[in-house]
Amino acid sequence: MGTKGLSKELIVAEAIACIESTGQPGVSLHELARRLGVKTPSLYNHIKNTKELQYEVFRHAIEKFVVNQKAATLDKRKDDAVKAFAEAYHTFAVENKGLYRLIMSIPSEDDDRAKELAIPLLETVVEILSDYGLLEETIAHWQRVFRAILHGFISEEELGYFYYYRSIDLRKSREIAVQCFLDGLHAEIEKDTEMRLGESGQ
Amino acid sequence: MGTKGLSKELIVAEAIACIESTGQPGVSLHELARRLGVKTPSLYNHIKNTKELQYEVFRHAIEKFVVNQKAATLDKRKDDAVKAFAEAYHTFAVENKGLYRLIMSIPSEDDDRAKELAIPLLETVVEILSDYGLLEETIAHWQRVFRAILHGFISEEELGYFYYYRSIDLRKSREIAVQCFLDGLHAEIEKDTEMRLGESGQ
DNA sequence: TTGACAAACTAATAGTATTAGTTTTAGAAT
DNA sequence: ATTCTAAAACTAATACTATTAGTTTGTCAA
Repeated sequence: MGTKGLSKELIVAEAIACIESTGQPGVSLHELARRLGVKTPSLYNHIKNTKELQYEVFRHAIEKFVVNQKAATLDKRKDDAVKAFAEAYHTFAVENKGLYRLIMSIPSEDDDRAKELAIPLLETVVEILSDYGLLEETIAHWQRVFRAILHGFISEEELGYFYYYRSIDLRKSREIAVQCFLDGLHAEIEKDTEMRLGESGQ
Repeated sequence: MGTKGLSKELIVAEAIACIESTGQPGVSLHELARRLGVKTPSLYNHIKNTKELQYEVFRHAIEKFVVNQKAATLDKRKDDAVKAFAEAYHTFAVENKGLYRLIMSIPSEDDDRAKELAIPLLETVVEILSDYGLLEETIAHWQRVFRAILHGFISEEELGYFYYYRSIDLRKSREIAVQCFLDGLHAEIEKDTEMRLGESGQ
């Protein structure tokens, strides 16, 4: 047996540490091996390739993200939950830049496995929206809208596209966006209710 | 003089063609040289490095994007302009995947030059929102909200995060988002107007 | 104590970007 | 017409990436 006690878990842990400290969504195997005190090809005794490593780190990132979101919204309902979720989402993305960037870089085509892992990410939002008593389809739409707003904000922010009008408070922009979403959702609920009443009244 | 008549313009044009055909946000110099019938290092007689090449392609992408947006909204005002812009934005991103991905990958830190180029991207939105007669600051906020929604949508769509609930119409989700934005904007206008009346009445 | 297997290694390939230094050659000047 | 120059191509090399093949080493179990 080799003497350095390397393992998949150790490699993944080191990769996560690297990503967290650099804010980049990945690490090179060379750098990883250097940190672990082995030569690069030795890593291949424990991992299949960079894709598998990325998958493992991705799994960790998703889990951390979801746990964070659930904790932030556990004791909250409706608007309070939505607001808390938005806040937690933003904070996580800023504080875990590398992991968030990784989450937001799963390639669309390949990696059906990665897509599986991402499901809980949606479920958290769906659970919150379920409290409003909307139709399944309506929830699906508004969940998309909500997530698009949250990711769009982070994305434009990190990319520097909110760099313009620097003096204007970013947090306020975000709060406006979330309130805009909530107002739209409330209007939808009214429409939805009216429609149901109309249907039952026919 | 070398005989192949290579030039910066030719290289950039080929890079753009590559990016458009592959949908990737970049090309390798090797691939580029191969297509142009020269050896890789020859490219360095015309470009400084990949960063400069990327900058040039980025410039083209921004310009194409902006021209497209302006054309789509030229004869429209207020809500019509907003809706047309949203539609044009989405269509461009889907039809010019590679260029859009490039636009949405300028790194935040470096590349202040690239940031300069991106200004017209904001101006188009600001111009449209200016028609509503809002305060400068309010426009800045809502321009951020609008752009976040548009990019968020494209981004989640391309990433496959809207892959779930496949059966539910994506276009409708997008229309809901845009309408949600418009409703929020209209509410803001009312608030804004009330505030001004209140101020002048004091 | 020996033999097998896991885990490390070395050496090599192939793909990125990039630099240094050399050759070619078109076109201007003599 | 010949020669000179400078741009534009080249070759060769370095330094990164990931990855594979094949070899050695060391521990544990028979």
